[in-house]
Amino acid sequence: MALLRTREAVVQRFRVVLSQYGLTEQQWRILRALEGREGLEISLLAEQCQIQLPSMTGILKRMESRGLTRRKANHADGRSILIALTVESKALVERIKPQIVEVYAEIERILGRRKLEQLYALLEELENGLGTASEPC
Amino acid sequence: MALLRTREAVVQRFRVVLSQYGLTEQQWRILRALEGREGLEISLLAEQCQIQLPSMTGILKRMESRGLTRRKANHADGRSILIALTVESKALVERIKPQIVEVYAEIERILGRRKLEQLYALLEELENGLGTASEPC
DNA sequence: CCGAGATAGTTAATATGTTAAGTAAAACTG
DNA sequence: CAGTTTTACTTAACATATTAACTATCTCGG
Repeated sequence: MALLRTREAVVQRFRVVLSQYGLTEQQWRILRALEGREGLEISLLAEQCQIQLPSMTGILKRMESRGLTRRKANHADGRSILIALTVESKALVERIKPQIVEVYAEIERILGRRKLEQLYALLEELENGLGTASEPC
Repeated sequence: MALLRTREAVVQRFRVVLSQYGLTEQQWRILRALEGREGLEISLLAEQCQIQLPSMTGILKRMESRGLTRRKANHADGRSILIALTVESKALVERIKPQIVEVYAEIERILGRRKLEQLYALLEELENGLGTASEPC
């Protein structure tokens, strides 16, 4: 519950920025993950953005219809598809990024750098502990 | 993202238990919040469970149809409705609780009590900082 | 080269999340 | 006390999450 509440509070800050551009947090995560790359497979994109594959299908469909992403064939593997930014979405990312950076800065102001790093470390430790333990199947 | 990933890892542990009983995490949060009380208003329930009111409508509808919760009129205020457990759901909570307690114990084993308390403190500090700051409307 | 099994994505069905708008009962105000 | 505002919920519309099943490729051992 503590994780849930805190994450909600954090995400809310991002949402007030992103909703001005009609973007959801998930869509923003995808844009950021694609930034600076020429094309990323959907499964890798999903993994980096912590979005499940079935959700990706719908999200990408909406993003493509808005011209935020485009598909490129992956000649090396006919199963997978490469997703990339468009000219417009590259510009959009550049426009939004400063405001997002400001939100991160606000978070760092609230906790201070040391506590923030401490928090990251604790979260990672817990995640790793849960990820490995008691799944010996 | 760190918050998201860690929360996902934690929730996953609860889900493997709850799904055996056909419960979602949200439904479990509601059951726990109602435990030991004679009736709670939907808005208070929503607040305690970190679930928005529109979601509550649907969740409660499903839970009621399964006999997990029941509605009682609030004679003090005709607008609100009191939600309470049923005989069956009280028994269900008792049956599930031990397994959930075990998950919490696992989390504490992973981090240790001190780090866990540290984590709680950091999360709360961040949440409070975000909750108050820069909303001077 | 072939067929079993592994991969990458999509589809489907159900449950929530998120915002905005609508409804009915209270509380407030002039 | 009528009119306005607030409060507690519900409805509606759209976006995701979750799990399982399905399709098209790929990989590999034989």
